[in-house]
Amino acid sequence: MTIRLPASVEPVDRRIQRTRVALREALMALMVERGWDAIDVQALCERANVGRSTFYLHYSSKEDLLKSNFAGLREALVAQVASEATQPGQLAFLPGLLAHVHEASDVFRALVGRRSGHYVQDRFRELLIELVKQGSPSSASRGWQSGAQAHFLGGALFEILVWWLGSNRPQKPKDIEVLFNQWSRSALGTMPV
Amino acid sequence: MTIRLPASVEPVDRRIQRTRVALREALMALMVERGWDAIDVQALCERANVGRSTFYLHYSSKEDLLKSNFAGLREALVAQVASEATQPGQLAFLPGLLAHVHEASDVFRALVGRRSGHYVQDRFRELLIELVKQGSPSSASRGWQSGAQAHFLGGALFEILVWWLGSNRPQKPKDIEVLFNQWSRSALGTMPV
DNA sequence: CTTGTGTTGGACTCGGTGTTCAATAATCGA
DNA sequence: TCGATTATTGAACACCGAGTCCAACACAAG
Repeated sequence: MTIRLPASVEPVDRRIQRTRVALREALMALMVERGWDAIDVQALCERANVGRSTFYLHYSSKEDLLKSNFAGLREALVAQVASEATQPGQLAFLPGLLAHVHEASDVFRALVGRRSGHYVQDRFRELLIELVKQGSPSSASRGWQSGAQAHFLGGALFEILVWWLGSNRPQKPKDIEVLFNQWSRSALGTMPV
Repeated sequence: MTIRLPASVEPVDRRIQRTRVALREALMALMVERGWDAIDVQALCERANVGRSTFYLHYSSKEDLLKSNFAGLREALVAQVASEATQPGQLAFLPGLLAHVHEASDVFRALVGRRSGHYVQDRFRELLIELVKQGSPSSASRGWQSGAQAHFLGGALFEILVWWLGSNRPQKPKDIEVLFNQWSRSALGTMPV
């Protein structure tokens, strides 16, 4: 269940490593500063101090760069979530997720914040919906309603997170958790069929 | 209840009118066919049979074209919503909104569907959150929680709508309405302070 | 050191943007 | 109907960023 890294064949040329790390860090920095949309390959390379042709030797686009660097994160989140003990009336992964987001709020603000691009946002929203779908207790039985339910809760959760990250008010993760659990009670509880 | 057009100062050159409707219709058609992102000014003009220089005489970008054409729609929706009688435990504008979306599902699919661009989606999501904020009965009193509440419900509603539009299953507006009202009960009801 | 491989910058094509302008065509008002 | 006004047009242009290519170079590893 450990994360699949590019297999054990790890001995990569140090220059490659340096280039990739530099590009990843440049990406993070620029996302925080400008937001996803305003980043172009030019700026990425300047910031990373890497030749533009070098960039294209490693990635085919900035989307590719992002995907490569966060493919692992997704699986890590899913795994962490799957390992949580499932509670009756609430989403089990919520505390872990909120803590994670809270710790790395800079990163998440850059990833899914208001100024971020739809590409990243969509992937994150899909992730949340997927998590809800497999984390929700009552999702197994009913038909199309379970899909709608996952979207309802996933959409609500996503929007709450974005709002939280965008708000400068210092709500604690626990505040958000309590609120979300309250509000999602009727969407999670046993439903009148 | 009629839509507010640019006031009584209407005497516009017919050529202008023809150009603008041609561009609007081209925009709609292309959004349905390709989705927002894949549209460029070139294609817009070809489809509308309008010179490219003419386009820039009217709009500064495709975003501008969209904004101009849907500024009215927004206000129409808000007005329609405001006029609805406010019910106790549910969002008053929901039936009207759902009916509207259902009728013009082609348009809405193009506007906010999965293949649409974040620019359009964001504006629509903002609109929903705004509607919830001013349509929610219990939003006046509490502090930051009312903001969070609007985002919770707006996000949920947006995601449900997108899911609905993307699903080929023929749920009736009433189905969605019932479901949403059920699920949003605990987020709308009087809250334990 | 020598060899292999990664990096570099510059030049290049391609495509889309937004502007300008003079010629042309349509509209409006009388 | 006719003349003045105003919109449209297409071509030409500069600009910018994407993505490719290549020969010179630099560095890592054995």
